[in-house]
Amino acid sequence: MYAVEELSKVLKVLGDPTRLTMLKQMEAGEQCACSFVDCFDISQPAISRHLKMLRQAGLLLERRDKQWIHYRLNETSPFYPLVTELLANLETVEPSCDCEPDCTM
Amino acid sequence: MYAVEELSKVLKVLGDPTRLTMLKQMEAGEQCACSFVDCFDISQPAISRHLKMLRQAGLLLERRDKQWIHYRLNETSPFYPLVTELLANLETVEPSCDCEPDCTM
DNA sequence: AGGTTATATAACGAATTTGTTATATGAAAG
DNA sequence: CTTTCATATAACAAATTCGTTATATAACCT
Repeated sequence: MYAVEELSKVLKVLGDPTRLTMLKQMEAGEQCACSFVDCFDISQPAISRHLKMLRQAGLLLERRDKQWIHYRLNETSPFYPLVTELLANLETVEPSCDCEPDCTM
Repeated sequence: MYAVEELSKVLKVLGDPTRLTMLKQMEAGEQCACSFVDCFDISQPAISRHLKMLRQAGLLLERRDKQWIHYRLNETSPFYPLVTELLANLETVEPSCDCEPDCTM
């Protein structure tokens, strides 16, 4: 059972098309931050802030590998079941620009 | 399957503690707008605007009975299954002020 | 008609969001 | 050690949100 304040905070974070698309891409597995920068038509700092919001909501975990940071869904979040169900009911997003499933570097 | 733009819009509307609490109260059945005014510590116009946002997102239906307007969850909304599941996982809110389950008038 | 009650809209301000550009940090590579 | 690449933070502007008070509308009651 979720408390109103907590659930509404998470839903607010989820209620943005960019962040929702990011999560959808992480549904398939880990994503390098740089791949998001390639995928979206917004600046790198904007991507960075979206990721920060998802992290602060406890929805993401990060793994540093050399200079790259890989993000993945936090399966231990109390909201993980909610997130996965939402993503399962979310259409796959067609990326407008060329973007790799993960940075190959 | 939901499209990203549509789902994110609905989640954004859901991502507010007042609106989430309103929906939770409507889980039990129809609610008169005036009962929300009694339940929350915000002004009547603020309540009215929250209801409008929920209505515009297609989540509510209204029924006019004399001077009162009763709101209920829109079971025909494509997002109804999502809403009901969220509400089922949402703790019942303890109303701070005296508020009836529905206006008895 | 005139008053009361329920709800909606308008106008406004403070706070938040979301983007931008510029700059900082951290690790890798020459 | 300087440059380069990946990411984060700071500072700022435009748009949106969410509250307020004042006013409008709609229905009901004498």
